[in-house]
Amino acid sequence: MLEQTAAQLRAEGRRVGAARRQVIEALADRACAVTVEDLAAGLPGVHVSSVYRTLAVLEDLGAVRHVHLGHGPALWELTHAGDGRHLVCERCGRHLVVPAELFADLERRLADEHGFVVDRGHFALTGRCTACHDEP
Amino acid sequence: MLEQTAAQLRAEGRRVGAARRQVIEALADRACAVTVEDLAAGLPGVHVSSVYRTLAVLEDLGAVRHVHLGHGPALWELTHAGDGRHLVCERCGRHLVVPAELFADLERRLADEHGFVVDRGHFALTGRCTACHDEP
DNA sequence: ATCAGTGCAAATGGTTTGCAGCATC
DNA sequence: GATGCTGCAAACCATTTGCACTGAT
Repeated sequence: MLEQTAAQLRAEGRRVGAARRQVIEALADRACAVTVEDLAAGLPGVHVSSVYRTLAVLEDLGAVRHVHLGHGPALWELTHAGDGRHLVCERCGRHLVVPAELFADLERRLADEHGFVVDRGHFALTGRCTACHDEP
Repeated sequence: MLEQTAAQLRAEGRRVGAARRQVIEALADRACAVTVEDLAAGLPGVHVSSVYRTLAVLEDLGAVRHVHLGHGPALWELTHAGDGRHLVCERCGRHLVVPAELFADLERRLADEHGFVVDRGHFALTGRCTACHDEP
């Protein structure tokens, strides 16, 4: 994963320094989507701004994508980490991922009837999870 | 609209000052969703922070809701302004509203299969509009 | 030896908050 | 006249940027 991504970067004339390498490795380790803060916290010596810059480059490459939750920081994940869509509980903050297949009909209709092509997964739905459903 | 909302506020023991009144009137005027900045710009003498505070109160009341676009400021609208869902073009920023009916199946399945109740309209889908579909 | 990548500090943009005075109830 | 609303300034959080320096190519 590191080598593959690093090769891709070099092929574009980019270089792979210490921070960049560590960010890529850390992302590959984490199974689920993470915030920049989480990522940086696990990488002492790597500055937050380097994390942001690395993620931007990787996103350009298509290796990574980010998801906006309603409030708070964005979540980042490897694109090949699956194609799930994100749900966030607005009460407890719990974050769950559901199969993209659920969205297929909607996306088809938006394209057919409104000419709008959804950017896959670049958003999260907010709402209430099972546990918080009846809470105030 | 003003009177009705003002009455609701007073019934809760709240008061209706100059800023609050103007924000309510301005919202009723604007047909579509607006940013706080837009709202405040149309109300000289009303401070942005008062706009935020008023919107928070009105949202509590259920009179108003806000939508997060991926990047940039949130959009605010009257809840009875319709029940459309928001789409934003990530290239040109165009903002369109489509019938909530399109989302009905998805929302039912999320509830049935995942116990997740979507907060109606509290998010926007990002993607490409017709005009920007083939642009870089 | 070049020039992209990095850390740091400072700027940014959207939103929130503490406080003192004003005005609604 | 009590207390909730308001304007202002300052704080805040996530993110971006300018710059000098370091290190990968």
